[in-house]
Amino acid sequence: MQVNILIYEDNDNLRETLCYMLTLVEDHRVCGAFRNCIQAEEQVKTLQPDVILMDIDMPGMTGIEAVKRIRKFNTTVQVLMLTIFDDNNHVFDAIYAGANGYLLKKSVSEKLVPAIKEVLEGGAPMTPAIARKVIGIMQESAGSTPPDYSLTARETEILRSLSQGNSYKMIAAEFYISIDTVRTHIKRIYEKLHVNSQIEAVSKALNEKLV
Amino acid sequence: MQVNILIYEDNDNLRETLCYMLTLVEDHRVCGAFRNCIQAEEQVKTLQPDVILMDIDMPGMTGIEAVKRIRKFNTTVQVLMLTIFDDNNHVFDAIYAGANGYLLKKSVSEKLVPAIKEVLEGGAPMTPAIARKVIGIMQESAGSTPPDYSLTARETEILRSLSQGNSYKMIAAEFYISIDTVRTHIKRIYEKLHVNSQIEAVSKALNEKLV
DNA sequence: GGGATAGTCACATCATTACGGTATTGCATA
DNA sequence: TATGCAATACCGTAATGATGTGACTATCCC
Repeated sequence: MQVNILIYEDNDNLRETLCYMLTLVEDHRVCGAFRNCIQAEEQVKTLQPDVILMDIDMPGMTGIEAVKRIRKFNTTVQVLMLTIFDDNNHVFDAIYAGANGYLLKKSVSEKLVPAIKEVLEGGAPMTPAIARKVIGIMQESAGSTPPDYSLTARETEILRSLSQGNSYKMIAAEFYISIDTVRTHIKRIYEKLHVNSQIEAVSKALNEKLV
Repeated sequence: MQVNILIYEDNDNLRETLCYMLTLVEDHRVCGAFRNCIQAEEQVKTLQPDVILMDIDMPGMTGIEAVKRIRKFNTTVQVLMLTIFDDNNHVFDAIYAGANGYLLKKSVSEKLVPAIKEVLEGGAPMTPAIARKVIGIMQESAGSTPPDYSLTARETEILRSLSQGNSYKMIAAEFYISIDTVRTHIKRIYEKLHVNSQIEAVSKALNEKLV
């Protein structure tokens, strides 16, 4: 089984080195190598690669933008970002764009071939430092523990239903209780959350992950 | 430099195997090994480990709950989750709880010692499949480009203000327009978003990152 | 000039929500 | 057993929101 690899890298030396390295590997074939990704969409459609090596910083269009566009019509090709940057924003953006792995150029020589293997086997090759960043980003976005407003179980359920856009009437139907009971619960929720309208309660609930 | 390791694992065989494996490694020392994590908080404070190996599924308290509690007072100890589960929820919960790495029990024998090294060097050891899951979870939560409802600039401002919990009256005051104008804008927003209440509009706006 | 679009304001009506008070039931537990 | 709390339910009033209709102004572009 032949692995078709498509390369985007504006540095001529590095691009040729990558091509050369991959010709030495059995069952690997470079089906294209370009110095920018402006025509990436057509090229991917035509060349049908299994793996794309994508530099981030290229003239004309960044690799991240290219990945976004490719992902609109192809969700199966494996994309390995190849870059000198390892700051949070680049890692974050690349993953959100749809990359499957993230290699630093300085470790390309020893990591490239195993990374291609790993990404084809359903892994997500990253350097340890990047893996830690990814986890760090997730932990940040999780937000710490939500503040405790001492809502009861019932109140929490009702707040959740309210947050999903349900009216008092719909909530009453959902929980098989009277609309007056819904009123009472919501009154207490407002007291506990120190708000006095649905919107405030819902925006507080959504922002502080209470539901 | 000695590495102090604390182990939580309810399976007696595995726990003892882990201890034995680690005694064979130079500069590694098991400073404690317990069959549940009910007293984990005190034990961590007393034993001052550098690395914790934490099983997820234990009687009394799950490893995930234990990590949450430990993280409340110690953010520097490195926690490696050790589990037979690799479904999304467990991975997700463990990371959110504050774990630094995630190993499957079936690969413990060959991966444990390198993983301890990696986590101490600031990495985040994971099996390839778990790395891919982590990235998949992030990509899901990114939710690509927000859908285009063709809101005008003014409508977007007003939707944002609404999402922050402001009433019609407050919005009118904020933008120096009459309350009837606010009504008109909100009417149009509802039409464009295909909703018919504040809550639906706000929850749609927040969920789809329109504001 | 004419048309499209965005933004503004007004009036009317009905529905829904906010908030005050009051009360009953069941459960846990001190 | 007495107390407290959660959950349930009802009433009434005032405020706010939802929706339809109509209209005026400014700007941009053909």
